[in-house]
Amino acid sequence: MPKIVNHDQRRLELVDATWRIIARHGIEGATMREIAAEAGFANGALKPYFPTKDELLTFAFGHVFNRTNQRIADMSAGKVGMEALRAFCQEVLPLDEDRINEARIVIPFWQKALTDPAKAELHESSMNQWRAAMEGYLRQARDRGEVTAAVGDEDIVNQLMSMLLGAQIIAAMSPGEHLPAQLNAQLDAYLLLLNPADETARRQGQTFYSTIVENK
Amino acid sequence: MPKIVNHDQRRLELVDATWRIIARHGIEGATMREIAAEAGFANGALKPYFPTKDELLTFAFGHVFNRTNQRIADMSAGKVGMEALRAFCQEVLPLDEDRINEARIVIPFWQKALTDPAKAELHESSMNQWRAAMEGYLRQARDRGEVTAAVGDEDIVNQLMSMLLGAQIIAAMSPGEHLPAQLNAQLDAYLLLLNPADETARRQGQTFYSTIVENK
DNA sequence: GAGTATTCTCTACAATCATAGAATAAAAAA
DNA sequence: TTTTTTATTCTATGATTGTAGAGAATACTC
Repeated sequence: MPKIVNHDQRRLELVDATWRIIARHGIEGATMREIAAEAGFANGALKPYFPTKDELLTFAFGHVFNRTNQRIADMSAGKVGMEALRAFCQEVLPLDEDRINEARIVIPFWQKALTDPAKAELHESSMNQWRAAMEGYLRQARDRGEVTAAVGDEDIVNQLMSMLLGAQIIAAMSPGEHLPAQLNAQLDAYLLLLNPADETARRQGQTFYSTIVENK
Repeated sequence: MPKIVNHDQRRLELVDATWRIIARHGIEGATMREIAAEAGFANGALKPYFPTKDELLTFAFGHVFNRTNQRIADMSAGKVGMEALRAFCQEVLPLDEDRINEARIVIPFWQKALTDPAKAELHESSMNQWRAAMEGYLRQARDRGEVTAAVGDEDIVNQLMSMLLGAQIIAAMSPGEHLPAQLNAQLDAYLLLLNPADETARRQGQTFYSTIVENK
């Protein structure tokens, strides 16, 4: 018997190479030849693992989504309420180089999904997953009195969704200008808005933060 | 002398055709042939007006941006403070079919800008324009006591920017599911968060809205 | 109505791409 | 070593693209 290759693992290697190429040269630079070269192979070597380019891309996008979702689930597991909500958002925000690269992948993905129902559905299902998670944490935060804002939970979840997606664009378009610290401050500021009582207390000078804000 | 064509006007016609093609078939379907056909011409007719495809696309994107910015400026002109801020955001949000189509254009634009410095700069300058406008209105709103939240203006502007961009994605990806009414509610809810005193008053049953929110 | 400057059509070309498949290489078993 | 099976390379093909430019069509002037 000859050289044996673990097909599943090889597929992941190819997906990884695809990921790197898109992050580096954009989706337009992600040709089969480039991807093969990045993975260390010649032109036609991809076919046994992905018969068409579309299958490769779909699989690659799906894998990035799964990985992200898994990482998010891990990070917010064991936490509840506001703490879990914050951890969730921090894991989605492009706060380090890896996640800025993910933002550089998801934008081409969105563009493809605009005219590709299969990819649109992948996005839809992932976003619904996020929505459900955030809604759950938000309800916990309400029960614990960590959120008192007189605004519907649905609106809050939608605001968070929009902000998380918008942050991908902002970070991908001008990295270095909108730094992790700024995105984090933005998130903290928003979560602060969800507890007006707490916030009012701060404004009355009862806490450390208020002095920072007021003196700004 | 022969048939005389207004070149500037013709360019705008071609840009409009480009706009329609991208909205309908995505950026991948926007070939020179398709665009020419959409405008009612044959393959080579575009060259006298746009020597290369890149020039056409750059001009088209720039024009959509200018038009949007002009529309925004018109809509918020004559208004101040919170009212101006709300008008501004409502004009950016994809609340009707035209603006949902604009969202279907801006996503391919972002994707292109990821690897095209000229387009990235166009985006940067437009976003800075938006930022400055919102910051001005926000300051007015502070002065008028319409915004009392103990959160830095910069964070608020960033939150709004993220939300406005994120809403483009959400609306473009699943139109019909996230309706104008929902986006409007989302915006109103956010602006409400910026005035905790006002909000607290509502929560104490002093206004009509509170009963809606509380009974939800 | 002839002439002419402009506009547009049409065909052609070179480049690039995904894909196909024959040929080759590699490695384990006999 | 030889055989056999799998993996990979390499070349080819057809389709699509942006771009170029010759020629036809057009509409205005004289």
